[in-house]
Amino acid sequence: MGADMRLVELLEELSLLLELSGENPFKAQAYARAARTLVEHEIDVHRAVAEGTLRQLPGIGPALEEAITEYVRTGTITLYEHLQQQVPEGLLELTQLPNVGPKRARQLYEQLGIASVDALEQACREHRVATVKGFGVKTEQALMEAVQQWKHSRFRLHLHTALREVQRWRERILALPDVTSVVVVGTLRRYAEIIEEISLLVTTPFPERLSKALRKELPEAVAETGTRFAARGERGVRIWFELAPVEVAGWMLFQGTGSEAFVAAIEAELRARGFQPAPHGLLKDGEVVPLRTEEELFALLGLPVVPPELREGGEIVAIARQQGLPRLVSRADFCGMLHVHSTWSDGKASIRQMALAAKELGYRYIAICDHSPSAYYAGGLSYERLKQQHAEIDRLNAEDLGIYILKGTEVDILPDGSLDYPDETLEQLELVVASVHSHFKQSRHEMTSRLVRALEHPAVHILGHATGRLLLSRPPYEVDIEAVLATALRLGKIVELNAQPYRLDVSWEYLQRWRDQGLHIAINPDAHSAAELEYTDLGIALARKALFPPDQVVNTLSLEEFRQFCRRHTQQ
DNA sequence: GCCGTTTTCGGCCCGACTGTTTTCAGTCG
Repeated sequence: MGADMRLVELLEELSLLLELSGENPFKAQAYARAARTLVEHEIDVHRAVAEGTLRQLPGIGPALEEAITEYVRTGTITLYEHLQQQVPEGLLELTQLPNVGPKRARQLYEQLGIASVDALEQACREHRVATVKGFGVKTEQALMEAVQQWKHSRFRLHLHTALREVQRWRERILALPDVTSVVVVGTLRRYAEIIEEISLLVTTPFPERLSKALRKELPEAVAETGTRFAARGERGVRIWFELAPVEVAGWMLFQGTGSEAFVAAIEAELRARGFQPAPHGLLKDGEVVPLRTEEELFALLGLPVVPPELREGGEIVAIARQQGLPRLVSRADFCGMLHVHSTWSDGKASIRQMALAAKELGYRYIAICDHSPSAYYAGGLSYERLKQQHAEIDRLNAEDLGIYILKGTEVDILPDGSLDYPDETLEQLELVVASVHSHFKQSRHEMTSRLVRALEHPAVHILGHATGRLLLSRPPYEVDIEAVLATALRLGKIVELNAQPYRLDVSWEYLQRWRDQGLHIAINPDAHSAAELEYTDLGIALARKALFPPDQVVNTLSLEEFRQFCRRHTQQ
């Protein structure tokens, strides 16, 4: 069992509240660090309290032990309750804005009485923010932009958060009587990168009865119709529930999944065959056609079932009709887990733990790619530490863990496009992923030349998260990504589809344009913990959206093939 | 608040960047 997430969230918020109330920042950090420790060590706090083992954990001393013990006994922490009374609620919201930390939030509150993002927006409009000491006109403008960005991303979720949210609601709804199934539909079923609302299709033999039960279970939900309800979930995201009789569940699933263009294309084919599509059922001669599954619907048209992630547009219907669905990369093709971190730099798990976790997931080899020296904040490895790491990898491989560990690096691309290790060091590595982690504000021309130069380095195999975007928080840096992808293709270099749900970089739309040209990609979790290895699956879904076949995804290569591929593509 | 072959007090991942200053504070990765 993992850590108690409510406690973890409580400790994190407590840390922020301490900073906001002007406490010693190191004291505040101690609470945040304790929260991380509980997660990383997957601590069952109830057991740890019972056994009195909390103090053995790094960063947990007498005060944290007492706070956690109190939480286990009472469900809360007095200090937290106390601070919550003292610190205005909106200050936490303010710290979510980029460039607003606890200090500035406090200043804005004390000087201007600002205690919410809305109040900050108003103050910016009235140019009151620029009058505060330490703030100026530029800061005011930047804050105004940050407010707009925040309002835009409010109520939106990253893919993994949305999937977790679905899990929670599914369990809750499945516990009700008369529920046959709860299936996610909408953009989430299609694996959109950002989820604006979650839609769940609830099938039942008795829609009216379930409607009543649902109303009772979710009193806060708003009923749009007798069979359609809206509630609010994680971070205020809207959750739709649609009740459907089992006889037409397949039709409703198809309708709910979309996209509009895809539904229209299928409906056009149905009309041509004498069917009349309607929102709540497919009709033929005025009678509802029973369609319990999507398979039955596609079979009506003599089409293969189009996987949900491919349904962004209508063109796929014509493709499926004329030449069948292309063979797409899938989880079953995967052998290699590339680009993962370990405790040698900023990862949370040891090399052994990461390797064994990857083996459990069915992988045959794993490339440990920790950071290089310039990424000091991430504990980047000096040459000496890199050598030590290699010795450990040799020892682990000698143990024969049932998965082969490759010696890799995620080397920083420095501002001028050179790499953060000397050539002799890079030559000793089996896999070189090169990524940008600093100096994001270069001009488009500088950034493009920087990435091109990195790709031209003979030791580089993979270009990591090439646009630098962080979904919902940071736009990509200025770069001519098309020129970069063209260079990768020309040199036979691999472009990463970074599967971190915050990144999903390079985006599938860009990759799709270069797929036909023969671009090779690597789908990498960039995992910092064993749990994050599973992000790979999100990346696979997005590669499928871009219609990548297995042979253009290097993770599908066997170990020997992968090594050959790397050798071939770095010999100039 | 935590920690300790720098050890019971005084540090705490360090440097870049930005916008504000006129020598630095706050934030970020």
